[in-house]
Amino acid sequence: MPSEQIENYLKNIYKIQSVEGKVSTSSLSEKLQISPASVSEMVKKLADEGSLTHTPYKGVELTESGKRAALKIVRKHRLWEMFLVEVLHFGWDEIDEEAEKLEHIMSGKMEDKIDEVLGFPSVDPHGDPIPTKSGTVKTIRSFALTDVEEGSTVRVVRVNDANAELLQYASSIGLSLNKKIALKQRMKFDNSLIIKIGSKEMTISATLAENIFVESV
Amino acid sequence: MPSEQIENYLKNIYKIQSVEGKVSTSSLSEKLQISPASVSEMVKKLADEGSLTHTPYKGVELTESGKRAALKIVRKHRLWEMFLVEVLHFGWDEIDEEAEKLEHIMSGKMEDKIDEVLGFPSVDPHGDPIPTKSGTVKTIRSFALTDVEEGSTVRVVRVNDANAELLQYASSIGLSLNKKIALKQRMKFDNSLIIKIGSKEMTISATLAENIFVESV
DNA sequence: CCAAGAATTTCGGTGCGCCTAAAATATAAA
DNA sequence: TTTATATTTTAGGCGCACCGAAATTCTTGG
Ligand SMILES: [Mn+2]
Ligand SMILES: [Mn+2]
Ligand SMILES: [Mn+2]
Ligand SMILES: [Mn+2]
Repeated sequence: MPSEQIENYLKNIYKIQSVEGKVSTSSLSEKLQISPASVSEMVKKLADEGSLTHTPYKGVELTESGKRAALKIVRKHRLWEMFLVEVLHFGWDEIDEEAEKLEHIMSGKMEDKIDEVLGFPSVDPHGDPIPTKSGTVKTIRSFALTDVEEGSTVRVVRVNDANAELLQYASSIGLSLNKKIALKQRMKFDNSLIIKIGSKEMTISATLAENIFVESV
Repeated sequence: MPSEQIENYLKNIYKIQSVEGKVSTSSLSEKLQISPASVSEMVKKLADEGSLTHTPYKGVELTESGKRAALKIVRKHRLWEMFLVEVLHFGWDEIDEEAEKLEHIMSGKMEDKIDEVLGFPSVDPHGDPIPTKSGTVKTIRSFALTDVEEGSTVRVVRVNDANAELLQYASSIGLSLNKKIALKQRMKFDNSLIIKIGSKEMTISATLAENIFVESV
């Protein structure tokens, strides 16, 4: 059984790998808030244990077994997030820190029970896919709200969960998962967007829109 | 914020104190499955930090602040146990290990949410009282099933949760919290009891009966 | 009362994961 | 191509909580 910290390393390597392709010591250090020196040490250890391959001074890549381990944690994290929202009625902006701890405490039995109580969900409260028990992840096809054409209507399928304040603000203006958004106008000078959710019209910044992912409808 | 291990020490000191009065290094060592040498070290540290008083070679006693900290963990443990049974449908014999981990991961907000979802329970699945947030514990008046008089009927209010196999067996014979038990006969030669639960009559050993606590009805 | 024997504490040492400072390597500007 | 700067690794060390072995202190039967 990997230690809590090793699980955090693997999960975050996986996440960086997914979005940036290459995983450097500094990017991991940044994400984990741990000094580059310590990360470098841990990376060597994980390479010895066979969870990843490390090309010194170059970067890191998960092995199959490392990836499996990472996906287990991602699954647990997202199941817990779902649980916190659905069963304990937390807001989607309040759950990350709690799930960050809980993900390391989940026996197989617990995982199954929670999965069942939730009705075997396929995405977490932010729209991120929950890997299956066997370790497959559905990729959700979507594009950023910034790329939507004027006049079209879309549905929110995912919101970047990296920033709690953003999430909090988004829900405060009625912007949540599965909501329909009509794009009225894009302002040329700052790329802000005038949108309509339900009957309410509002303006949102380009930065916010970059973090909202939608599908056509 | 005390470390996970410190929380375990404080909780177990509290529990030993409750049942045996005096808390020795060896009793703690036994309960925590940690060598006497290590326990002795930790005890010194806890004394320095003001959570307990330590008379070397004699024993240990929680200070007010230590007791408060201990009760917080007891509360969390029992709330989690309740939660595992009521919401996730675990059996009362499967929850201790999970709760042992979860008790250390519970923000104030989480504690409140769970308490609320459960309807502010006053006892855990084994009938042990859940300390209030302010740190008071209701003592439940009860006596062991071994002390019941022949012919009388009693209600189960608590079962010793120290042994999972006992709990598993108890529920397998229909013996659970709040069940009514009629004591038919006590066998002189081994103190075993012939009891009736609902319409089913059965014999239980004195050892089992010692772990079942009841009130008159 | 005293000497085993039992319980407890002290001592020296370990593994884990962290850190800062220094050394090594890579990269990019001149 | 060189050299300066940025990135990464190595070296040396720390705190926490653990251990076994040795030393200390308590207890108790003779
Ligand atoms: Mn985590
Ligand atoms: Mn999420
Ligand atoms: Mn615990
Ligand atoms: Mn219990």
